[in-house]
Amino acid sequence: MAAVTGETPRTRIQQENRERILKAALDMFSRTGYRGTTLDQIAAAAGMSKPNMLYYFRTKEELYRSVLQETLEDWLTPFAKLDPDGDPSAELGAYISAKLAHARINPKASRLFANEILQGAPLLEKTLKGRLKDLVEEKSKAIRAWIAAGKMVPIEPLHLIYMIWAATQHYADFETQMDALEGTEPGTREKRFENAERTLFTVLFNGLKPR
Amino acid sequence: MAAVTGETPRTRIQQENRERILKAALDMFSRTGYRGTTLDQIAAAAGMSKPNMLYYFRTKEELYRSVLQETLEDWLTPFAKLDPDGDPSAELGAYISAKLAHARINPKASRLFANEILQGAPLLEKTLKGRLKDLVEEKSKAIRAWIAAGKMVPIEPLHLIYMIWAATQHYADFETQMDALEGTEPGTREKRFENAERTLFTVLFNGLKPR
DNA sequence: TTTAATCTTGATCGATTGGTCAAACTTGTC
DNA sequence: GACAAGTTTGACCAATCGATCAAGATTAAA
Repeated sequence: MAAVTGETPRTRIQQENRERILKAALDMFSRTGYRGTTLDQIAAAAGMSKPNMLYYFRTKEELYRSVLQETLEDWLTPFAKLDPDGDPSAELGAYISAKLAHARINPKASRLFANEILQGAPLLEKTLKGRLKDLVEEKSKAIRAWIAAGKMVPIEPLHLIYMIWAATQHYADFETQMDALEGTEPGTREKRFENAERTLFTVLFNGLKPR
Repeated sequence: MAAVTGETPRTRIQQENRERILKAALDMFSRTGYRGTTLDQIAAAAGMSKPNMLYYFRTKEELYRSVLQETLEDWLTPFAKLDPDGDPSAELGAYISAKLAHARINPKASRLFANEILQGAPLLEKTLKGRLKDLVEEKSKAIRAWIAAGKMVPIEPLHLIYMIWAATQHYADFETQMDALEGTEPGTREKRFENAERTLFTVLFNGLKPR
């Protein structure tokens, strides 16, 4: 099994099949979570047999961890890019846009993350209390500096961050509800994200701007 | 079985045990969803045997539907109360407060709802496209009237509604993440909700108020 | 073309899961 | 207290689930 997990380069088939499996796993785990998803379901979605899939990922948990690790990196990257030396409108605007783009392009990653949190985040505790906490403290400090410079109304930075996370992720996580309310005709989702960005920019920028 | 499902009044034991089971089911289903939760887990949490529990709720699905029905009523009630003839600040303020109170008092109900939506809302489709959609259209009309009367900046009503749902429910649904970031010392959660309300009021009211 | 390495999968396994059932126990009513 | 109604549960069941294994098929390298 060294070729599968060690330093040896992966074969063509391994690369292809791992990608297929990871994608299928994301599709499935994002809907019904770890316990509620079966290996047979993922294998079927990946277009292979269950033992074949287990040739590449030895256990269900190993597969889940791999998928979750990828989605976590996607989640953390835009947040890390928030520049404390920049202008609040520009920085927050860029972050909101990046989060909405993520919600649009990869809603299942967002839903996987939400699912893991709902389940008590057993596999994320270390990251939440480590990297994420550090990032949150760093960005909170930046927000405080913006407030002190009179560029923003006085508010709790942590809760502004929560507000942005909530407002943007909601478009991925509650997509089913939104589809039910708005219908699923062609163009509806695109229009939804245009309206989302416009609304969030209007309310948040107007709301944060001193009077 | 007539005594359990018909018009006959429920016995003392039936009332007590049903409540116990429903509470245990909410605790469990809100974390791992329908498929990921086992009847044994719920029965253990309710302090009884699985067959005993199945004496009161014939199947897993019947139990799940009962819990979900209760949580849905809790979800819809505050929204229905939004008065179109009232003042935007007062009405939205009351709604936000009610939603935050719900997130604080009954986070598991919120999480059950989120879980059901993540799973594609198989049991909620009728309500989402019916009652909720009707309510959303009614409240959107009210918001449009507020905008026309110059009481609010021009924005898409639907997306303001999403924003409020997202910002408030997040405190229940992502509680695990917040606990990880903020710690769980006594008083932390109470303080969190005070800050939540203050921040949401500041940003949303300031944001919606014309300049 | 040969051979070694890699990949695929039907059959199988032990454990788990949603249920069923009948006997024993408990509660309610007269 | 007697008896009917209601409640509880150990034992059991078929199906499902995460996994294992060995044999056959395919791919890669020489």
